[in-house]
Amino acid sequence: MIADRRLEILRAIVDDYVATNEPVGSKVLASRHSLGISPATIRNEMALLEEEGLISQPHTSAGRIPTDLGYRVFVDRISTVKPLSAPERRAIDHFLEGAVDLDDVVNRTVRLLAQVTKQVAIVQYPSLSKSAVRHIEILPLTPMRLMIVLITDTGRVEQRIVELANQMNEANVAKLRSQLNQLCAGEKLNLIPNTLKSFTEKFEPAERTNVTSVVNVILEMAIERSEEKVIVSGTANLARIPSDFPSSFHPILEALEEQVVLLHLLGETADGTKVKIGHEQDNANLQSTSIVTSGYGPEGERVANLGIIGPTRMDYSGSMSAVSAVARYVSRFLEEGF
Amino acid sequence: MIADRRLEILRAIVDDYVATNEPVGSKVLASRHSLGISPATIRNEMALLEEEGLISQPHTSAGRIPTDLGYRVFVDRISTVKPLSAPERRAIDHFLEGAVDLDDVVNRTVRLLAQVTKQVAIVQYPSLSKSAVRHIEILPLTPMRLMIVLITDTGRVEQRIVELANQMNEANVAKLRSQLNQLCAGEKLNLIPNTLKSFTEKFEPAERTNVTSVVNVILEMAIERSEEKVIVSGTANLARIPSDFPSSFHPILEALEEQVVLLHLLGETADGTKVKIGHEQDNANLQSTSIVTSGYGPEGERVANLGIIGPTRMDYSGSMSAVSAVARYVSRFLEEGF
DNA sequence: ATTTGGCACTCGACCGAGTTAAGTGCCAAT
DNA sequence: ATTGGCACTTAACTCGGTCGAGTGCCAAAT
Repeated sequence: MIADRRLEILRAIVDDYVATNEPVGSKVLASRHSLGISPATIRNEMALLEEEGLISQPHTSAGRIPTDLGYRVFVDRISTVKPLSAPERRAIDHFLEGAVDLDDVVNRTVRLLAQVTKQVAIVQYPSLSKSAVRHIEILPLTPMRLMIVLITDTGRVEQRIVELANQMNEANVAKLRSQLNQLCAGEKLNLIPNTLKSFTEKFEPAERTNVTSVVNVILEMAIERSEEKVIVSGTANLARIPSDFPSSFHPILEALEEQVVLLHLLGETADGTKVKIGHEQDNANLQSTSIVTSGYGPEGERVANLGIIGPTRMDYSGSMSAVSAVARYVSRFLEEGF
Repeated sequence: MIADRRLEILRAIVDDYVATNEPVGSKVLASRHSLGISPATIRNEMALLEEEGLISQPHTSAGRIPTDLGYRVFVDRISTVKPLSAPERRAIDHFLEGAVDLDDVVNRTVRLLAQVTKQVAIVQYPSLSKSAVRHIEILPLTPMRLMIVLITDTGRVEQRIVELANQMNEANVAKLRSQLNQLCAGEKLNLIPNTLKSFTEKFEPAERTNVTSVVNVILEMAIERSEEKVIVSGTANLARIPSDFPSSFHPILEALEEQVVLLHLLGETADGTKVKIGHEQDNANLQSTSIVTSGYGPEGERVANLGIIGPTRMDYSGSMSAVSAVARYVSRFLEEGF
């Protein structure tokens, strides 16, 4: 079928361009890849591919490069899962051995991902709102000041300090702690507001002010801070090949420093590996980049995303394999608990 | 005195070069700064400055630029404390209002510093080893698994999970918790190993295995993890003026991703504001950069460092003022406790 | 004894013309 | 439908020449 041959040529163009970073012409295409076809024929097909908007010429006398749309077709219809190399696999299979806490897991993950893909890696902390309370701890620091620690079943720990209006003795603190834990333990974070709605009402007016302060802080931790946190590694990879981003990467670095942008970039949490190419993505600073993301987390409930960001001219097959392999591995690790 | 005039010329060269990023010649120097002196005289003086190694010419027919040594002399003998602009001052005076925890303080600080100086900012977390234990919390997660939380008086919280060899009931956990707190509360972290040296001996063999695991984890948190943590912001500023780093900043970005490098960069904690210029500093990747650092922390005991890193061609007066102002402000904030 | 104006000299930056090489599109032949 | 051939386009490279900023040095002026 003819369309097949055209796609085959597109694949060859993408492969070559990714490898060399130079517009690829009909001649070298015919010689490097052994499609049983002459340069002239390739030229005809290329004219058609260009009409379809899948490739373009930087200038008349140059070869062709894939457009964003071309990469899209490549990703959707052509690219195959590239098996990881042995050392990559080995690295992925061991990088979490001996991780001590959630921070450690996330940090190791982001570094591994950056190292394996040679791109900028982004990992979102397992979102608070989809996880459940494991324990609430209340520590009196001074008679007028408590520290509240919230521990979730994803291993995340948040602490906050609360100033009290009135003194509160050890016994009352202990009582409050056990009551709160009885109510909240095992509860999903996003249900906490509901759970605690009428909690303060049980207290005598004298105590109520303090209890209200404490409950408010807990609600704050459960809700407001559920805006998730993101960490980035491997920014140096952006500058590895300067020609990847001809027009300075100042804007890209800027975008990478904005939590909000990154969260938006990672997008909705979902199963499977997704790719956003160049202009498909609406942040103006990042239209020369592509993003490969994948959800991760315990089976069935993906609690967060991770991914990489690199030039549109990237090795999509390899990146996708790496991203999804890492996501799978981290998920398994989180499932087993640690 | 003649030396004075020569220094005045050096200052003019530095000022001009920092402002324009172009080698400065005798003519424009004479016209822009109104030193009552002719270009020819300036040329003579410049020849001497060059002999002393304070300035150099990129090529014969170009103007002069300061050498690292030139900047050093500028910083040590010429530069004056540049008062901060009104908006800068205002920003610094308010950026910590409403900070909720230590993470928040450090994050706000690093971002502010990057924004005010327009450089890459680096802030070290208040070092664990110089702070003291405020509370140790032990939470049973399952009968065979405990979570240990260490809270320090600098507001830092570390948690770790420990697997037990044998089951341990609530009562024993509570006993252990109170004993540990009695011993450790208020103790400096670096003294903890000493404090707990013979702690396990008091326990019967049956319990000792578990207690030993717990103590080991606490020691780990107190000692091994006292390698400090550092955060960075404003890397985008590196790429703001591409010509600042002609030979790609890949190596610089790489260096900035290494915790070890950053810690070494910040150097020994100490009072006062310090400057390291270009080659004065031994990391090969960073010899085109200068670093301005300052210690911070409660009065008398500086517990950590913060600073900025930028091209050797930077506004030293401004950067130094900003760094020390921020350090002062954070110190005051930490002193008051939160 | 400095300072200064003058002057010859150096050397990168810029400009324009010419050349090269890669690549294309089209057409006639297979 | 495919292919070889050919005329055409254009960025990249090379070159010689000019320009201008800047220098060093020297002799005159203060």
